[in-house]
Amino acid sequence: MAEYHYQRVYRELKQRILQGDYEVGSALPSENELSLNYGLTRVTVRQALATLEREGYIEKQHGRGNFVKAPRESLNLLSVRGFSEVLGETNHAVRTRILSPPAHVPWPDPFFYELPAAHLAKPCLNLQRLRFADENPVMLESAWLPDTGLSRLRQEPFVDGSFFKSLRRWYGIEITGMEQHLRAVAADAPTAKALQMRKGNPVLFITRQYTTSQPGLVIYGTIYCDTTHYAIGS
Amino acid sequence: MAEYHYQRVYRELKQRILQGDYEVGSALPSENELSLNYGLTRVTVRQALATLEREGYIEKQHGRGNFVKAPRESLNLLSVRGFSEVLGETNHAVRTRILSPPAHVPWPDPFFYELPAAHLAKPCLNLQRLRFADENPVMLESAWLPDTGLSRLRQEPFVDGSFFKSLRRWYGIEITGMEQHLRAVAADAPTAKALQMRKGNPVLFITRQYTTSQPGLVIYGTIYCDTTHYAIGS
DNA sequence: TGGCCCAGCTTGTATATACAAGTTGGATCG
DNA sequence: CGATCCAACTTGTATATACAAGCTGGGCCA
Repeated sequence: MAEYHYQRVYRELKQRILQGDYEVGSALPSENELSLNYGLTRVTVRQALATLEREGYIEKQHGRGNFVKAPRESLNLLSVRGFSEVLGETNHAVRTRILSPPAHVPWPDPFFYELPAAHLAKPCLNLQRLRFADENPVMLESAWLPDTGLSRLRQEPFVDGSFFKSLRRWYGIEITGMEQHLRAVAADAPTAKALQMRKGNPVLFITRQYTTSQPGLVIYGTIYCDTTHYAIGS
Repeated sequence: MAEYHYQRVYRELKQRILQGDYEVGSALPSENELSLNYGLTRVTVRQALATLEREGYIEKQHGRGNFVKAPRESLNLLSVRGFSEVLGETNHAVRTRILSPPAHVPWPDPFFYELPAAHLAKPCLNLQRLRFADENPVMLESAWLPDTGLSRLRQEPFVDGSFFKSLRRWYGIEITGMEQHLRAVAADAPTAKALQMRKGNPVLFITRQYTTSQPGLVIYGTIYCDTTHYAIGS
């Protein structure tokens, strides 16, 4: 689990950007300077910078430099990263309430994705959580996954309160990919109640399918999102 | 405007994937084979593959290979790419109706983004289009931009019907970045009418801000999207 | 003054190479 | 037979280097 050079450069630059050591709009040290300072080649430094650009921390400008971008105000949850990771970098106070702790339930039928037969043969692990930003309920999140022997999920609280982090720490399972579909729908009664809104009000409905490093383990998720006060950015 | 090597590899691989020469789920030739075939180094080939991965055409698997992913069914419009580009790769029949051709209007007040004073000094160019998939209206798209001397936009039909392509062809203006915010809202009367739905029904509302290669030119856009029959993927 | 050009900076593309890390299937050994 | 190991493949990280392409500011010239 040793950190690669480019990951270290990425982490340190990102930290300094978030701390404000590099001001918004200003240029980072040039790639040549960075490679000299870190004792790495420019190619390696550029790998770190490419990641920072993908994640929206900097903007690369050919012939000019790499510039620090303004931080996002909205909740960026369209990336693969989880809820806690994303909001940890914003100024919003975050809280999670577990509505249904991980437990076995029958596989929902109909399901919003086509289920491989191999999944139906295993018990279905389900959980439901409500996410708050600044004490307002904003996201109602559910997950379903085939229980391939993940008993600790039902027995212990999550590592740092993070579902994905627990999977990684306890079972070495990494998220390798994600697909999602977005819809605007009218809130049904239970959703409206959880999000403290009126039934029928428009909510953003996201269905997701995560692929993992464990063959055969696919995680399905849905999110109902109240976008009245917090838009979703990307 | 010569094509770079990695762009050629990207274009050719993408074409063969879309044509079905490489089947879904199968592995591409290994990076070593590709570099031999193209007479390029592995580093260059990997640049093309990284782009294909970002755009969701392939999935890289360490130690195994690069695998063709299944094409998306939904409309993927969360990327920077324009409407026509995105839907051109799906199986949906696409049509565009221009509701308001490009013309000068007063800057809307209030505007959904904070407007720099420099923009208000220039006339505001506005256009509105309705997008159809399979003959169903699915997106109501508007754009606002400061007219920095872009008179051909008001005088000629777009190149290939594409707004962005016209900007590139006529003025050499490239899109360098995009930020967007998503909300679920209730359709107001004109929106509902255009999308042939009932007023108050939930629609996906996207606000966008494009940055361009021309300093001072920022393009603002909104999209109302009926997700009843076509989800938005990413 | 005003316009042009160019040196010197920046990032972008590309080569050639080496080794690390993950996967797989077959050979080997108990 | 079954488990283990390993060679040969895959992709990932990293070095060192070169030149192309884009940008900027200062100096030169008309």
